[in-house]
Amino acid sequence: MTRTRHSPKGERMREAILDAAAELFSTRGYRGTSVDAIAEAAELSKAGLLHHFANKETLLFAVVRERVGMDGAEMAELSRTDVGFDNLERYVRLIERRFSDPGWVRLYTVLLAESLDISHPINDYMRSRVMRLRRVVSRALDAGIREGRVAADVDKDEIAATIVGAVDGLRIQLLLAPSFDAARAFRRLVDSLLEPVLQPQPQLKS
Amino acid sequence: MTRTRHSPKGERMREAILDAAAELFSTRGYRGTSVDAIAEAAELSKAGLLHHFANKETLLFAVVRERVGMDGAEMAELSRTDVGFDNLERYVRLIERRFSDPGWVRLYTVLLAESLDISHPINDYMRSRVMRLRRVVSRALDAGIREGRVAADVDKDEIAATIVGAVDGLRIQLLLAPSFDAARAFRRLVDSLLEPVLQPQPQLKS
DNA sequence: GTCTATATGAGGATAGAC
DNA sequence: GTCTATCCTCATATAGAC
Repeated sequence: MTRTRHSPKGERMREAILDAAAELFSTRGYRGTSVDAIAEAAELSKAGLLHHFANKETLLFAVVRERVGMDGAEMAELSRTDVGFDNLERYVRLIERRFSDPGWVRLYTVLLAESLDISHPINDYMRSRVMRLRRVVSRALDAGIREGRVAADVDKDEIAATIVGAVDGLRIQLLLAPSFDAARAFRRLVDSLLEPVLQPQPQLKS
Repeated sequence: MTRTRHSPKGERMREAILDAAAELFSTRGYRGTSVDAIAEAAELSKAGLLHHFANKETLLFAVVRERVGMDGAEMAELSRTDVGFDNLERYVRLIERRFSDPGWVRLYTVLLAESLDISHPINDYMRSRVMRLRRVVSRALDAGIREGRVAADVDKDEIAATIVGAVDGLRIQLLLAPSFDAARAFRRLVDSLLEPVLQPQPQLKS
């Protein structure tokens, strides 16, 4: 934490700017939003805004960190290497929870989408994040094999790419027309994909 | 066709511009690409380019029409209303074919992604295209129910959104790390999703 | 059909007062 | 911490010659 101390007033303004930026980014994208527009929404001048965030890109990174929350404790927990097959269920639950927050869905989806352009400031960041998620799923499947719950010849990478991709795809569909239950659709998709590769488990006597 | 006649030379230049624009849009996006950059890639001046396409947006629409080819005969065929359950298979095959063209995948994916921003020129266009695809799948499932091949209580809209979303999601994964067979992954996903809702068919004597 | 030159505007960022 | 004023760069688009 290299940031300097802030007065309560400055801190409040900082939060207001982050809120305004998140809101505008989530509808018009980073590139489609001017610093001026964010300043206006936060009810201060452009120069005033730039007192809190040195430039537009710094503001983007702050939004990613503090509003999208992509490096939070949850992600760290998921990414651990010493996890079992159950970690997949933990991932699915996290996704289900996030599907229920329309504002978050919109912000994340628009930023991810925009970032596919290789000249976008968060292109690298988003790519490595997605790769990390694919590893999370792949690793959980690996654990499943070791635990005897998943068939050993399963194509881990393909299933991981499918599941992680499906999350992004469902988010896009949710954005374009939220006329279905995305959390349920996702749960069904994961269950359907895994059904053929799950090994029957010995039942414990109750 | 309201376009005026073109000389062979002009026609060739027009195509070169479209190629250059498609290539640049597919990596840096529409917004990330300047008219100047396209002109340079097509080896003529900015003003020369604007002789062929009145403005940047016109060029974008031309690329969508003539390079992404989203209103071609294939889409028209798929969108017919008098189709059977087999139309789903036709859709899956079309997707598989397109997954095998990396340039096309990149162009379509970046443009779709970018277009989620409501201020983007093709936002409306892309939204209605995706909705049309969801209807195509949903309608095929409907036909499947009528034909007795699909369980009547299936959630058509949810499955349609899942399948169409999965295509977008897999394309994104393919773009970020093409370390898996997207066509096979998609086929597997569709099969897995449908498996529980397909009705056993009476076998014909051979 | 293609060029050079230029108009016009938007947007990011800085200087310096209060 | 916030403002007004200004600078500067970039990008779209136009004018007019060849």
